[in-house]
Amino acid sequence: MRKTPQREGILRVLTESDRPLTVEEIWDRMAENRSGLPTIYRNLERFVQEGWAENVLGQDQVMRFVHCTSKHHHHHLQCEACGRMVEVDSCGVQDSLQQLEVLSGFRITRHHLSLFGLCRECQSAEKRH
Amino acid sequence: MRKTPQREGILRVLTESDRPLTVEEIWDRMAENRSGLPTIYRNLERFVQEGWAENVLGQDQVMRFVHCTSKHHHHHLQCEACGRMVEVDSCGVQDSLQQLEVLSGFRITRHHLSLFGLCRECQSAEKRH
DNA sequence: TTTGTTGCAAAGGGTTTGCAGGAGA
DNA sequence: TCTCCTGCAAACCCTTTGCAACAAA
Repeated sequence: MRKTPQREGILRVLTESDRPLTVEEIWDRMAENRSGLPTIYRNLERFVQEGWAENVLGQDQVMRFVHCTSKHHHHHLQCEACGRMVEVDSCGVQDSLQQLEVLSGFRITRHHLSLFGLCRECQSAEKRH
Repeated sequence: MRKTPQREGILRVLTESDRPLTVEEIWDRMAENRSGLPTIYRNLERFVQEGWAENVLGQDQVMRFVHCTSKHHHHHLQCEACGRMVEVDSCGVQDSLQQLEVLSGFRITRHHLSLFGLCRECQSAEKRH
């Protein structure tokens, strides 16, 4: 894949964000070197294919994109108060899936786990008031 | 919520299906008493709110809807060969989340697990050829 | 020079909305 | 009767596409 300023810009914006971004938010943050929306769509598609990013559909039914630090199997944990999202590289689900394989008769090959909660900071803020 | 033939039709189609359906597929299967697409959209939204159905975005980026047998916490397991989807009522994830809470500092309040694999029948079919 | 990439404008298409008529309760 | 619901058509808006110009290698 060729190195272009547009691609570098999109990846930079994703990397610098601590939360998933919509296409328009990405576009907004590419202050200099702002590219057209079609370019952002086209590249995000590539990035997802390559495992550099992931798309998540929020409860508001809006599609957002996150940069993936790890290309390997991982999950995302998002704070429901501040919106921050962190990557979880340890997957503790594997064991319980073996039981489920016996129970269901399926051979399980793949899974996605989406986690939501309150981050440390928002827990403290909650206690204070 | 009022009982209307349209609502009964949509719920019937969802209940009779062993896999998630697109809005158009639901519309197709409402042979008699076929309602307008806006009606289907409006009611699916209600059904999801009420916990009678769930929407899932496939890898093909198409939105589909599944009937939920259980209104309580559950997951879905789909066969990647035949497309059939079953509901999983036992959730073995809870334990491993406690470890993750310590690790991450988050208090985890909610999670979604999407499972994919091969059902018993498709495993057999795989072996035969 | 070759080939992949971008920008623009336009098309596409799934989803939503407004409003009048209809039907549950 | 009083709401809520449906149907229709049109509007919406996010996303994709076609094509010519451009730039990476």
